[in-house]
Amino acid sequence: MSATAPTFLPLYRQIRDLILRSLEAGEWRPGAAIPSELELAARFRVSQGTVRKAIAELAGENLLLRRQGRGTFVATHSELRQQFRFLRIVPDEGAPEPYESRASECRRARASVEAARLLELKPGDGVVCIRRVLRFGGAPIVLEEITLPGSMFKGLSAAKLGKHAGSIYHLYETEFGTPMIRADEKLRAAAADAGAAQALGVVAGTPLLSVERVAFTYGDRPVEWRRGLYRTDKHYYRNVLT
Amino acid sequence: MSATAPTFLPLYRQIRDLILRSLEAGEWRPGAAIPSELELAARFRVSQGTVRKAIAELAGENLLLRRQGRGTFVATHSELRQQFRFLRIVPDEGAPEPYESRASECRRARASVEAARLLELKPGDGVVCIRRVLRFGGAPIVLEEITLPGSMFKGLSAAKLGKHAGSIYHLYETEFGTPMIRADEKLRAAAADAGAAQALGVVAGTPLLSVERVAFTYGDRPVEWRRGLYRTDKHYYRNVLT
DNA sequence: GAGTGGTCTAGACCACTAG
DNA sequence: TAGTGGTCTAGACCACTCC
Repeated sequence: MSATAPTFLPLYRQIRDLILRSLEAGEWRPGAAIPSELELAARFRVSQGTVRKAIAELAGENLLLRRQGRGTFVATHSELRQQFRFLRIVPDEGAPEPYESRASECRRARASVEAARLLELKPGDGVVCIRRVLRFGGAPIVLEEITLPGSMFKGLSAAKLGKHAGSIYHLYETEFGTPMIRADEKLRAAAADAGAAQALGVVAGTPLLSVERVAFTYGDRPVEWRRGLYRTDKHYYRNVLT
Repeated sequence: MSATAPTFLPLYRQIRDLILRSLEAGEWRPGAAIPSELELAARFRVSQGTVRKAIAELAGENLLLRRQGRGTFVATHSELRQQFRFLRIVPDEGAPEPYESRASECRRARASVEAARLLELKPGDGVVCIRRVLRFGGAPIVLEEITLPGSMFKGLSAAKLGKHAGSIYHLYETEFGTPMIRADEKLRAAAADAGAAQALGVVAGTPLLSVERVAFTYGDRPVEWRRGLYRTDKHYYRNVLT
């Protein structure tokens, strides 16, 4: 009952993989333009149409961004429009608001068995643990604990987190060369414990939305494990099913 | 600050819209094959490539399903693979399991102000209200209240719900000619009230995942409003961010 | 005006399915 | 073997951005 191996790999998919390899290798940085379609066609000795189809796939996976008349760009978390790509919380009333992040903790630790399993590390490997609160309109709405492989995030500190503007994924990609491209989330309801209640300004036992996430970089390599607790009395988690 | 009108509508998009209109009109039923690309190209007097691009868009929106060597088919909720397209609950351990639906109630009522707003009806218009429980492995996991426009679901009854095999969306499309193609969900955490606690076998106050959904048919017309309460002690709501 | 991505066509050939 | 969708090419032209 093994999965059938692909008996045929179209040319455009091979080109796609070559471009992907260049992205992984950092040949073009996030936000930068990649060569034009005609240049890539010449480089790979294929027609422009084949390159177009390869790029279209990568754009569909949000790894590239096409802009007519300007070029094709490596996806980045630096733009405001990307701010809420991975953060699906929305206020009941009004438009999505900018948030403010306050990291209360950023320490080195040893990977738990669970962290090791999810991040494909060995138990005991070094990790970075971040604890932070996201505030919307001044109010604490999200409490998060983030776990990262220590080896990939060597210089990460509370100071660096505080100094950095924009989303933490922007920090990952600019300071540590690790763009996040996909994430799996598990959502549950949970009662606030004493710590969460205090951080979010609710009474203990209040139902909170628990969002557990593993985020991946190129090659489906897991890089970040986080657990968020969301207040959902004035906000909700938006999802679109298609 | 109005949205800029599309100054240019590509041919393939016009063809897309024509095919969409045929789908809306029911020219081809869910599950049935649409004409081949060459036939459509002849009908619309465009090249096969243009039809291909139109179909590719509709397939990307999950309105059509392409199968090499066989043809292109109208999307349907009748297939098992589609069972969990709109139901994102997954057990902590093991593979997704089939579920059993028990409707405890199916009655006619007048639309509340909120139901009218969400379903684009007038307050007081006739609606159908369904209350049901979904069981996984015999255990009640999801409690749902579903509201539908009465005018579109004239013969719907508890008996019909009970007789029908498969998902309720399959019922909508086969018995009432209304395929569901998209849904917006709002997720929150909520404490179980007495009724929910009894239905799901938990103590009152237990945190439950609240899933409020509006589902749409062709033309972004809202057709279904539902609120689900999910037990998440042994299951979770799965989401993929890309 | 030069350069980019976007559209459209026509045709050849390939891979897959079914009878 | 016939018919379907899938791939690949080459070329012409369009729409958009920037200088």
